[in-house]
Amino acid sequence: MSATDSPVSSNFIRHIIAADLAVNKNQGKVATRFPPEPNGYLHIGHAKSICLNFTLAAENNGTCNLRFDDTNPEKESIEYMEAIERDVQWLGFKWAGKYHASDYFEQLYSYAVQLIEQGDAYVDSSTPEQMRADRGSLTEAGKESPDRSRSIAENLDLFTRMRAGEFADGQYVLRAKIDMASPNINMRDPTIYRIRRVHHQRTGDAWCLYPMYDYTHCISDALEGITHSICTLEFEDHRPLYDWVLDKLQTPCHPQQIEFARLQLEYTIVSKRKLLQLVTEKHVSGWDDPRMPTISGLRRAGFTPEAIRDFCERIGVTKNDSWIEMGVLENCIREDLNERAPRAMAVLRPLKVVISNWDEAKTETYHIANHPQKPEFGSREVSFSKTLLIEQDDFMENPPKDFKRLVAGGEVRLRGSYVIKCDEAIKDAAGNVIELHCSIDPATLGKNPEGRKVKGVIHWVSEQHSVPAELRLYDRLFSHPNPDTLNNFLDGINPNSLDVLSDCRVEASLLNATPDTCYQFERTGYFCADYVDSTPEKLVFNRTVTLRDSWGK
RNA sequence: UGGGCUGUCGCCAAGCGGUAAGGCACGAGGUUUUGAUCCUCGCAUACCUAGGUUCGAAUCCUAGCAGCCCAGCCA
Repeated sequence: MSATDSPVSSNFIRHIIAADLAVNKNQGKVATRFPPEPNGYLHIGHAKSICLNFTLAAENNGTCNLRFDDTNPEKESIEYMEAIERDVQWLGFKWAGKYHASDYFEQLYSYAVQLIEQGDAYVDSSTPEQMRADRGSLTEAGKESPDRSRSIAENLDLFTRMRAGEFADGQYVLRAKIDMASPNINMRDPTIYRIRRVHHQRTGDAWCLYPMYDYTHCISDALEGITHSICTLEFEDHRPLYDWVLDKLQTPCHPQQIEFARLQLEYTIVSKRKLLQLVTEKHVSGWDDPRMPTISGLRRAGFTPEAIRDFCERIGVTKNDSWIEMGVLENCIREDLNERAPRAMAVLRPLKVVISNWDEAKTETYHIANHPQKPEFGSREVSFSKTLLIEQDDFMENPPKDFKRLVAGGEVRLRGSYVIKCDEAIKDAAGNVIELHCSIDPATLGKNPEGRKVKGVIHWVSEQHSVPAELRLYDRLFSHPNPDTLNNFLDGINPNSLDVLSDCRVEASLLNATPDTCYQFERTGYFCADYVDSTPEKLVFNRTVTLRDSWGK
């Protein structure tokens, strides 16, 4: 709904594709790919890329592949691959084909041999330190390695033996022979193969030689017939290398690399290294902690795929270095959930209310609408009895002037029920209000009282008809708008990012709540049953987002 | 200070030589048995700056200024 209904505005990539289609470039085909490295969980920044690639393809009757960029087995794992597939599917996308860079290892190797034969690559024995020194600086040209002039025959022999495992890790690398004086450092004879005896999650121990990203990515794109290879801005400087490799080789096609600005969201981080650190150091409960900006964290918090897709469409696609306010994401989920979430009543911090003019044994049951604007949502039964529970915050002894809830001697509407009047506040020895004695106006069920106006409406549950629940109130993980700018990003962590309320009472209809359904607990926020911890015996709800509150207390 | 890229409302963002879309935020009203939702209205004589070309410039030219990215055998 929200994802497909939101106005689609143009962006520079849509323009490029439209222009290409207009001149029948690539035979009018559009083929994209989403190329994650399986070294962590997908986050909201990936969602932007996923939505971009998949929708661009879909809009143009094209295809979008899922391709794992698994060229660095040291950091990658099957667990991450499975999580990535799950998250992409959950977001609502279907890939045309699922591939791995490792599927192309053999072809990549042949192409490398070809480069050597053409005199476009050489085996270098420089140490990493030496290579760094020889690379020059931003303002000075680099120095050529002595090995740069090695004969083709010798390069071929050495490269064959590198693959055969005759050398130690790091002893040799294969380098593209380009230009050590290039103003673009990526063109100063970049390494394209390194020796690394690491077990690969898919190819096992078949290889001790692994290709580098720059060399692998462009060829993988070409082999898959990708037309538009969309990536983030930091790869802009790599485009000449992308094109150089494909120009040197006879690949099936030469995709066009297009770069866009990665998502930057206030009060969060999306560095995989830092997200991993949050997990391993237990600052959060896991990759799917509801405070994590990961797709799985957002899902567990109660976000919907539609809201995330809507968000990705709203923030746009440009090359600008921009920061998105959290409010934009929050607005997307509120807007979606306002439409689809059934309403219910939950009391977070209960305060006992005894109705003095109500019989102990009497119970009344009402049908309350599940959605105020959508009758098709139906209704559920809510019981009323002598002892009720309301929110502690909804009663004040010394209220500010504009307080429109319950006060001593005042009246308030119980949502879906009677208007009650507070006759007396009972306190404990310390002076805390522990119970209220109230009386109902029997003439106010389903109609307004005569001769006076009752402004306030509060939520409530019947003590004996409600059930206990734990509510986890999540807030943003960081209190600093840009934790990355801190010396230690952990210093930006919000110490109050989680408030666990274990003595909440919710209406009995919530007993069969499942994580698939997000509820609006009226006047408090949107909540979703926790898929890990919630059971009928012990209900646990996660707060997705609060309701907008213009009272600003 | 080499190379690449970017500068339109508080935050995003359309615009592509014909006289500043839209969203979020914010402000003012209205409806409401959620201080929610919904509705109405308001919100850039102005497009980083300075010159220039033009009948006409955010859009073209020139010169500045500011910010981001790059020196992994990471992606």
